[in-house]
Amino acid sequence: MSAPEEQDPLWIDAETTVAARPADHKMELRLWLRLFSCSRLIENDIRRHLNAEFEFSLPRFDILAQLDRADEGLVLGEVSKRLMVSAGNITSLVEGLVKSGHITRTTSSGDRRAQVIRLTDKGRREFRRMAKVHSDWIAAYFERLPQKDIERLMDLLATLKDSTRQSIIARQEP
Amino acid sequence: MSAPEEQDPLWIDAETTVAARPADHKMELRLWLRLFSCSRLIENDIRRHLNAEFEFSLPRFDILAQLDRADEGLVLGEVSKRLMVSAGNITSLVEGLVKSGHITRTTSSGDRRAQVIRLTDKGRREFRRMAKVHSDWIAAYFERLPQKDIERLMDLLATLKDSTRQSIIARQEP
DNA sequence: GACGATTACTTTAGAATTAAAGTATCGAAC
DNA sequence: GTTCGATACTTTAATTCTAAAGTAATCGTC
Repeated sequence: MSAPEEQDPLWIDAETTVAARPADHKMELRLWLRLFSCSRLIENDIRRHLNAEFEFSLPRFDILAQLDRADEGLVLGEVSKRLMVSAGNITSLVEGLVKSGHITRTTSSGDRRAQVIRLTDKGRREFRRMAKVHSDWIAAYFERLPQKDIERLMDLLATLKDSTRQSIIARQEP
Repeated sequence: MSAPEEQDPLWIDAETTVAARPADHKMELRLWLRLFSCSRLIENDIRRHLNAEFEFSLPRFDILAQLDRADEGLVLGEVSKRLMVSAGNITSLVEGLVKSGHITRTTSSGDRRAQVIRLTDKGRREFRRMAKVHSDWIAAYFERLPQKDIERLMDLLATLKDSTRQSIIARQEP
């Protein structure tokens, strides 16, 4: 048995359907939808596997991942910025991770407003166990892209990120 | 007054911080995080503007966008697939859009399980009003990319999407 | 050292999201 | 035409997420 060939509009999604549309910034719109659908496709798959194989949620994993790279821990605001989610969201996720014993949380010595979080031994151990498999999943998504394309994508996305940021900043200033 | 230059780790985020990590599939991981952060950056900005300028939520806008391209309406399952969100989520969003008069919802004549949704006149009018500005925002994100880069990105992301789908399908089969 | 503005976080209320279980209909095989 | 599996959607429970308002600490300036 192989792929579901009988499934009628196989792999038709938001990105695909705009193709024939006669519009203004048609190309840019298509590019955005394609970018978004790639991202969503991968994100959903990671979420599914993380849940299925480790009973761990993606947002919780993401916080551990940030902390694994930060030896001195991170203040909540940093986590919020890096993951690009709202500050209020971080508060409750952190609460959960403290309760489950994956991280510790202490008030910063220099600034009593700031809360520093760090991985516990358990947190680091469990994160690394998950990260090992996680990184294999990721590699698989890109498996069929030649190394040259990967590098080219890296460059182009870096440029896009800069361009986007500039355009966001520019709009905020009159 | 210009951009916040004193802000210390300006534009440090999840994607940036993995750069120096000595790891397995380092390149692929970086690429995924870069892709994700581009997508997130744009998505968040669109959401912000849609809320601020039209008091309309992004998921609601996304459904209208699908319907604007589908003259005969769409069954809920199609919407769910195209937007890549769960079926249960669509149910309540559709409920809200019917209540606010943007769409209609009828049982499919051929299949009494299926629900077909369509734009109302009001829905189409309001969507198009928003879409006009929306498309300008999108164009601005890509403003600083040469046309050639845009085309290259389109190609590479198409390849990536295929590669990802194949890898997802492949894992589901023994 | 006392404002006032800013920053770091929390709280609140509500929307969006998912997974999983449930309901109804369809279609195909018998 | 009955039955059984698949399909289309809904419901439920829980998590994630946001915007906006609130609290407390810090910083700069006078």
